Amino acid sequence: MKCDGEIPEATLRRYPKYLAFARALAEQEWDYVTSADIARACDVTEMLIRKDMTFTGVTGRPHLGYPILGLIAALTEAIGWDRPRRLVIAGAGKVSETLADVFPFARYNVTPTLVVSEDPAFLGKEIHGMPVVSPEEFRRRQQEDPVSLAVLTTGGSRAQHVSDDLVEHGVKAIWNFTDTSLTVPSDVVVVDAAISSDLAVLSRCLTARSL
Amino acid sequence: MKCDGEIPEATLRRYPKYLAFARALAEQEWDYVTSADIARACDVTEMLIRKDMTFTGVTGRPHLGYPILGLIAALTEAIGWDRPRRLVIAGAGKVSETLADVFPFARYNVTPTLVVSEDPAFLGKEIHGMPVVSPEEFRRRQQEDPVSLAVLTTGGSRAQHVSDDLVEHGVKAIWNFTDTSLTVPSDVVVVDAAISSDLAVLSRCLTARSL
DNA sequence: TAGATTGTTAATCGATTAACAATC
DNA sequence: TAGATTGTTAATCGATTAACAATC
Repeated sequence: MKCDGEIPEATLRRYPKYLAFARALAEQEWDYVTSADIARACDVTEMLIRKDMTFTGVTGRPHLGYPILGLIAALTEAIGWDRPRRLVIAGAGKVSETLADVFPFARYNVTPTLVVSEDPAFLGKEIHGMPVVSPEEFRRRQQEDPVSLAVLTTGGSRAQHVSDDLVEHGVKAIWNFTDTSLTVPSDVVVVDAAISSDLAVLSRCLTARSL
Repeated sequence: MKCDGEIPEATLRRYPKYLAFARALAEQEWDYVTSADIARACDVTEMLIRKDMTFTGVTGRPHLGYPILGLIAALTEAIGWDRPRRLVIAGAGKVSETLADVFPFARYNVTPTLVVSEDPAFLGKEIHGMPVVSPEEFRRRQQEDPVSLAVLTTGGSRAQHVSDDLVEHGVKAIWNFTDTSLTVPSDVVVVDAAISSDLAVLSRCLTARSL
């Protein structure tokens, strides 16, 4: 799915950084922040900050900058983090556990509720307070009260199969931590964590500098 | 550092996907693959495949496509994964451990050799066969035989401090898994894992579709 | 040979930057 | 008021797509 919210994806991807900075300032009880300050903290140009802000509807004041609380509200809403969401974790391995343990889901209004696993060894156990359930149990719960967001953390070989299963049971957005490219219907979004791309950029830079 | 290897970053970030697909075909002992096939598997246009390939120097054959082994070699070299590299992990928490456990570093010719931690509770222990050492011990080792690539997995509050330390001891490329924007000298590259940007894209898409 | 497929050049599109007018 | 800062419009830049020539 090419997900045409009117905000460019490049812009959207920068919002979490702006938001984190604004939140840090709010904690220090600042009232306003200028585009120049945000730019410095987030390592982009100040023109880009102002351009990006136009999509949120927040309006700054000459001389003062952007009102921090207004900024936080506007960014949070633009991203869609104003409404609470539940999340299903598919796969009961280390990645699931670490994600549930260290990723600050609460900060983004996201609540992981369930781990789905095909491995009988995990069934009935808990991961960070979440029950680990079978695909059948997952189907049952989805019929009652569907969750639309899932993280996929299985091994690459089962990724497509598990993804099909999630989609069949009503999941509409998949965060893919596997190294497999998923094929999904056009009304489902997949975002790849793509961490090997990060490593590619680093390796290339080092190589370019003969390191 | 704006790292001007002559390959556009957007292109470079797609290479790992192409490479994974080519490796899968090589295992099935295929000899050639067309741009149309790669495009389908990696979910991009076939024109883009051919454009991207021009930067690797690999040359395809009309009627047949690209020779798979040549493609793998060319992509591997373009990314810089042909030369072996060592990696230091800064931070001894769950993220480090999971990364060391599940990320297929060997596939990219990268060997994690060491965990650096300021937490005395971890010193002298091992994580996945790697010794956990103090910053002082790290400094000593860097003087002898420097490693240029590091992963940063500490908590956000210590991130800048630990990053300064890495840079001071000769690290030239940092893969930043914290949610803090790092400030580094211009000869050091930082790549942010930026997983909250992924979540922003998913949240926005769901919101745009009222889910 | 004809046809499939690559590789290259030009056109389009989108995102960033620059210039400057508006505003408090 | 003057000056700092936003917001908007135009220019630039880079990446993707389209068109088509080259090749086996």
